[in-house]
Amino acid sequence: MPKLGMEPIRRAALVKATIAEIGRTGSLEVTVSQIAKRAGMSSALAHHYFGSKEQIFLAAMRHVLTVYGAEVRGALLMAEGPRARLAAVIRAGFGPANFRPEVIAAWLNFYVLARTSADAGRLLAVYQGRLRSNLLHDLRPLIGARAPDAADRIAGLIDGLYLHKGLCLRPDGGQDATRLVLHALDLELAA
Amino acid sequence: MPKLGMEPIRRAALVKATIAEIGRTGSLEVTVSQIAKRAGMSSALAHHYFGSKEQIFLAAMRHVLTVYGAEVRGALLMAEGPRARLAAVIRAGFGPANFRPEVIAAWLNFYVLARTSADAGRLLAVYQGRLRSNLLHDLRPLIGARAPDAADRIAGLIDGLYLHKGLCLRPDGGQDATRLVLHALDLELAA
DNA sequence: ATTTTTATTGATTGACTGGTCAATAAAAAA
DNA sequence: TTTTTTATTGACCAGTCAATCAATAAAAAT
Repeated sequence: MPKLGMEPIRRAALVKATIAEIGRTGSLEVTVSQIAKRAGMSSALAHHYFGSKEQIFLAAMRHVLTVYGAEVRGALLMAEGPRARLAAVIRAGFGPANFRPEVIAAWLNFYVLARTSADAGRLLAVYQGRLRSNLLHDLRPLIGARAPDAADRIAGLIDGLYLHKGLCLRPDGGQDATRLVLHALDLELAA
Repeated sequence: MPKLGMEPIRRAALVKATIAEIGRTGSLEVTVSQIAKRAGMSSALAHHYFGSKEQIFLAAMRHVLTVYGAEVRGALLMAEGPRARLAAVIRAGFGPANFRPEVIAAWLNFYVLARTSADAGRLLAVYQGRLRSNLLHDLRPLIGARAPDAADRIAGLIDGLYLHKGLCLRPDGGQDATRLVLHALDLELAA
């Protein structure tokens, strides 16, 4: 019954299942069999398409980063002026797509994976660099030389609140975090 | 050659070895054998004293939290006035004891463990509650009703920068983070 | 019609791991 | 001196898991 052109479908299903399984267990202690089962195929097929478990994880991480990146770009398009752009970046970080429990779990575990796997580390560095660069770009016209430190603080606050809200799975989550960071931005700009 | 009274010595050695091994591998994927070997004993003895791998991890987590708590209390003793006490809490969080690479790795992985193990979750909640309570206590006399939000931000910033500095293992680490958070505190107080 | 390519899985393997246990030895208690 | 308690380990067990592979089947190419 082999239909042709299954590869992209299978890969997407595996990526989705990987994130779901990480969310379910809350850790990277997920077996390829569990992932494959949720994706509706045998573990052998998962290995056939991805080669190894680490490659499956990396593909899932890339997917999360891609979604996040697209969300930021989309939000930036509709923002005029540095201040609005900064708010857009902040809002995107805590947007509903990134704040689903399973995506939070994935992020948290990718942080850990980044310490082990060089590929994961590079991927995470891309995210961190892009976030900081986005913030810096729009902070500079507003506060000039104080921008670099402010960018570090805002970025750190985003990551820290994401971690915090992600751990004590409150339902409000993203909204409260967004409010707190936007206020922090006001403080930076008013100084 | 069994010398009596080995239990506390062995337990301490295992806790120390656990943190070291987590630091070495950068993850919780550490075998009891590896820990026991580093602590200079057989894995059977590690099981004899701790019963299970999870109990070993929890003991290590308790140790990290105890050291951190002692450091905060010590710093608070020498601080006069709310402002100085806040600075002391911030400095303690990024103190050299908490900023050794292996301790950072332990913290990061305990965050993950907290999502799986109820005991670990409780332990982490204790830390988070204590940090927030410390901040709140000394922020209130300075900024009154704005204190709760400010405490959330400072706490989030501490966690976020700890995460960030912990990942891109820069040597300066703690000092830069301390400076950034102290500046954030100034912004909160000046608002 | 035959060959090749793609899709798919059950069975298997080889390595690893947490945990148990019997056995050993020395100190302490009786 | 005998017994009990504490310390300690090598061997072992039962289970898990990533990865491989041979086998099967259908579509595509020849």
